[in-house]
Amino acid sequence: MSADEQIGSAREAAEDELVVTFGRLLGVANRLEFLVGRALEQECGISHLMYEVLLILGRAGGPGLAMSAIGRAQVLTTGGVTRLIDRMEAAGLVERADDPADRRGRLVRLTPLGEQTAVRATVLHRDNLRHLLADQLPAEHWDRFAEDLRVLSRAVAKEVPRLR
Amino acid sequence: MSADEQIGSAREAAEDELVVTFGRLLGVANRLEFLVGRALEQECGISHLMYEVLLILGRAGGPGLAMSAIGRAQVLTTGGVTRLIDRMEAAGLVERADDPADRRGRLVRLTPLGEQTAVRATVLHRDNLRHLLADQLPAEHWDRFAEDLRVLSRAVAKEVPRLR
DNA sequence: GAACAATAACTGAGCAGTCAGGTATCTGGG
DNA sequence: CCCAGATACCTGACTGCTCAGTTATTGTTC
Repeated sequence: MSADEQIGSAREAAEDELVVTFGRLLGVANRLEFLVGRALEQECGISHLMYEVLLILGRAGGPGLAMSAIGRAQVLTTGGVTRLIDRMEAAGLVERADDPADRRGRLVRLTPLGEQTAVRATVLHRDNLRHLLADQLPAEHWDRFAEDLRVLSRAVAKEVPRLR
Repeated sequence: MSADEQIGSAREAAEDELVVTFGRLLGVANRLEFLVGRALEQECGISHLMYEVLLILGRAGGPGLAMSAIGRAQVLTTGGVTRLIDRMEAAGLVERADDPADRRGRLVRLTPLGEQTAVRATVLHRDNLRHLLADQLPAEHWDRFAEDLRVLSRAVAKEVPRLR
């Protein structure tokens, strides 16, 4: 037992393997989001959250996505989505249209500028991630890691309720 | 190729393996933080960030930790640390003392209530994490996952500058 | 088909962080 | 020794979210 693992009530309670791993998971996620978010901000003028929204809108294509779908994909309240889309619309990245199938709803879709920005941002983002991460683990570790993460992602998503 | 993987400029640019994995990493982290954060809030009256601070203060022990060390451990500006510790001090979880070795600095340490809360929160937190995660992956996957995460954590931490 | 609950999006108020700028203290070179 | 620059923390103004409450529309039940 090393010097910084001595006994202490708060200390010993904390040193649970899962708790520590979880702390690291959040730490890695926070720091990576900081790093790539800063780059996206500077090079493309968008936050990382906006980038994620550009991606899911790009995947959705067609007539667009409901606000509520965006709130479920990212973890946001409806108020948060409204304001996020407000800013993205003001920046010319997306546009809102009435949903012909439900007059309460709005459909959000990419503008040409939004699509263009998504492509530009992805190139930057991908290079950034490769530079930060690719050499840190051997390729087969990455494959396993990605697969495990996929499993976790599905499991955890089910536990999160829809936010209002 | 399935229906939702058709060609499209924003779409094809996005489907980079690393970008998708990164998105999932952040998604899992966000959702888990939401779930365990909500439980901590309800049961112990603290945010997950406060919990992390209680942990590192518990590990540090002794005369306490400088504000700047807290800002480095979590990714926070000095202003953010000041306000976070303000709230924690108001809640009686920590206390500030002058640093005898540097009259600019303050040392932050746990109060008895803070130590007690750290223990109580950890029990809850650990059980929550087990319930959410333990059965999702076989044990040896967890070991590999935790180890890879440890490597990533060290690599990424070096890239994040100190915030002001 | 009228009443009632549920749902989609929006809004005002509040809160937790950032950013930029301030003061007090420390440190190292001339 | 002293002064310039770095460092530690704090503060005012701002931002981006949440929360709770509102309106408009949809689905449901009798």
